[in-house]
Amino acid sequence: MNSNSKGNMNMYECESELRRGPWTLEEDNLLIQYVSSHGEGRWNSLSKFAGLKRTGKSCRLRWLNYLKPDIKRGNLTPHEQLLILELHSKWGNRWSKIAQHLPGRTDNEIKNYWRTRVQKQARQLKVDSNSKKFLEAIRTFWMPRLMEKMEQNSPPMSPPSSSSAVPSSPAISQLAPPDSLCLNPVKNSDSNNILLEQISSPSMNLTAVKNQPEIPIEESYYNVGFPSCYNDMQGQEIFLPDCHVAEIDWFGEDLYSTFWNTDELWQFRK
DNA sequence: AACTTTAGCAACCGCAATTCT
DNA sequence: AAGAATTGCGGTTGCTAAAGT
Repeated sequence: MNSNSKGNMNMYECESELRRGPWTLEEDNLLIQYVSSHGEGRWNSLSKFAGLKRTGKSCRLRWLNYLKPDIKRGNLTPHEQLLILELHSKWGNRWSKIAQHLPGRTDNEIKNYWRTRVQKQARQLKVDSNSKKFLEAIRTFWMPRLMEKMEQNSPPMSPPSSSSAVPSSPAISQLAPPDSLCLNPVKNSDSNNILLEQISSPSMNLTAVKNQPEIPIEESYYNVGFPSCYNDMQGQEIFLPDCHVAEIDWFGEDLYSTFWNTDELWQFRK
């Protein structure tokens, strides 16, 4: 469909000479220079005065999603994945709201993550990604595993020296399984090494609280409560499930193709 | 090796909300 | 107050590279 070679005008250009499609290095530089000297905002006039043949909308998007200095690159950490799963369960497709809790990540990136990674799992399970069944599968299999991996890779806690010290977190795998959610262990591979490479958040601040009484989440998108609690990257409390960790190879080579053993999840489709 | 399919992601679109004139 | 301009959001598209056949 690339029509760059077709005549003088390709599909990304129109009569008014507005450019569309991928940004060039020159365009990026123009935008960066202009924003650094004039600041963000007034995107339509910005594009005009910066000499960019782009719509203001396009400039804004390019800046916010790609050029802004504090944009994070690379894979989402388990902590970030966990936050996305949790916050999506509360707010649904409120991508920008979710992104506010993940500094450096854009709503577009989170949306893409959800569509390409999470919804894929739902498709494989043949369940609706917005269904309670799918949410329960996430809650039972995926989130506890992410929490466990976060714990395994978080730096050792120093002994509490003051009353404001963060409480040490229990091993999630030691938490008592809910009666209906205990699973048979599945062989674990050497996939932890892969995960270790993915964890890059030194600010990870997991403070899972064992035996915390169940606290309902206001405005819960699925109306499902998460009893345990930890802090997001801005210190805000987030509640998570207190449930058993199945020994599923969540982080193997096929991390992004199959998060769980479909056979074991069959129960969620019943 | 060539072709097809899939995954990931950047960018676009339409619409709604907000701000400006 | 009203219309225009701008900004923000969520859904969707299409390109590219990787994986599969």
